Amino acid sequence: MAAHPAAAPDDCRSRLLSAAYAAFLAEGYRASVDRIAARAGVAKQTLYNHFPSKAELFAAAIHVAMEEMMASLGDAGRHLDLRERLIDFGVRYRAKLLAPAGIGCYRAMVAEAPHFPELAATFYRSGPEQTAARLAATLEMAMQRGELRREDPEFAANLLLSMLVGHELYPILFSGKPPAEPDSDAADRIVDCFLRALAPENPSFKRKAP
Amino acid sequence: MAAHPAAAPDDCRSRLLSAAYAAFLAEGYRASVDRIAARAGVAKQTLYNHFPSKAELFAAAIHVAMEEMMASLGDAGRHLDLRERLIDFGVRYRAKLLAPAGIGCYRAMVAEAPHFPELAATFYRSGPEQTAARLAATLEMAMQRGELRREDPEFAANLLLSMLVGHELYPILFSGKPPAEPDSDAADRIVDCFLRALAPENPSFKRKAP
DNA sequence: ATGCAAGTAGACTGCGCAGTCCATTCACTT
DNA sequence: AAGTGAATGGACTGCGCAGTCTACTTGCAT
Repeated sequence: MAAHPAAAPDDCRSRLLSAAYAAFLAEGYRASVDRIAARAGVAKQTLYNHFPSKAELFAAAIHVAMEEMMASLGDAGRHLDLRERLIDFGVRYRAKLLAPAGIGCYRAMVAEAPHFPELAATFYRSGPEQTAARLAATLEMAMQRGELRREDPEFAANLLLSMLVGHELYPILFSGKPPAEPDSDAADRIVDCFLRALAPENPSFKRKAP
Repeated sequence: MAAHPAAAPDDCRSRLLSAAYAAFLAEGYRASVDRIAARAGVAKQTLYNHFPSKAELFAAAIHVAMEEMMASLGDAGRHLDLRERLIDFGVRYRAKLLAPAGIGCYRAMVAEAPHFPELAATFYRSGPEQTAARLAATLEMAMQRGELRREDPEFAANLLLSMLVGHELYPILFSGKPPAEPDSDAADRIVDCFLRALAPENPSFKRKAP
């Protein structure tokens, strides 16, 4: 009967993507294609003109989320102190992972990883693994400069990432609390703990006195 | 027609529970009641004689998993050194959480928390929250004895728990690797890092020399 | 013996949902 | 003016699954 004026030439796909993004992060893979199409203001058939199946739509939405997560995680300016660089990174890392989008993405991926093995592997490689690798490189350089004790850089990077976002996840995941924390000093405290844990063994190189 | 000799008087329920436990931890809430009943060697109607709905069966199975997880996490003997107690705890904590059952339980709960809010809250309170509270009490006592620096005990407990099981979860969750690590020394290294991070500020109380 | 509690097989209902089909309508090109 | 490509709504198929119903069987207690 009445066909809307063909809504838009090509942003149709982007509307679908953002609707799928929102729906999958909020409801997980349960989100139905009918609801996603409706949310995008688009007919179901149009959805299937752009994506061959629900699984591919899901993968596309997760890729969007991945890019969004990794976007602002590059290393900060070189002119900063190690401590300041780690804090800067820590604040951004926590902001990304603890925000609703990060939580939703994590929840969806944890739930569906067994059913989408290659998507999960991609997610892992371009997310946590890459982040850890970059951080490990930064830490290794600091070790070579004598600012940190000699230690396996991978181990150290995993340790810091764990400290930054670990046990705190549980109340958010399991008792629907939004983060609700201004949180500006958590990264500070954590990074200071990390630096003490990896302080050089030889106390002759003292860090700058307060 | 032929009815099995009424299999067993009451272990019927326990067979259902363990089948549900296995199925839900392996497949999540997707696991169908038909398959669970079949796996238990029991008719579907029998399942519904014991559990009013799939949701309640799921809750019962998760409670079993919870009890199993918390069973062996009590504090170790008082005669141990702080470091030894933390390592002992760390080894058990890691063993529980990183084992397939722990991963399955975590995956199922993360995925279904939004659909079972009160079950998720119970899980949180009797799992992560209780663990953190006990550990915080232990750490607070150590702080009062001067073995650790004065610090918010909750923060310190969360920190140690995060360090023990944090970033390591990702490869297991997202790239179907079984833990595969003998792992006996990971807890040692982590606890040593933690103790350095929270070493007393006043260096007059030295820890026992090696 | 009789009756009750509990189990069994299997058919059946109803629902939600992925994916398809179709007749129609619009926008844009030539 | 005609044609092509894309979008539309809505009906339709098929599947898997939660939960119910029925008719039957068994063990135990009295």
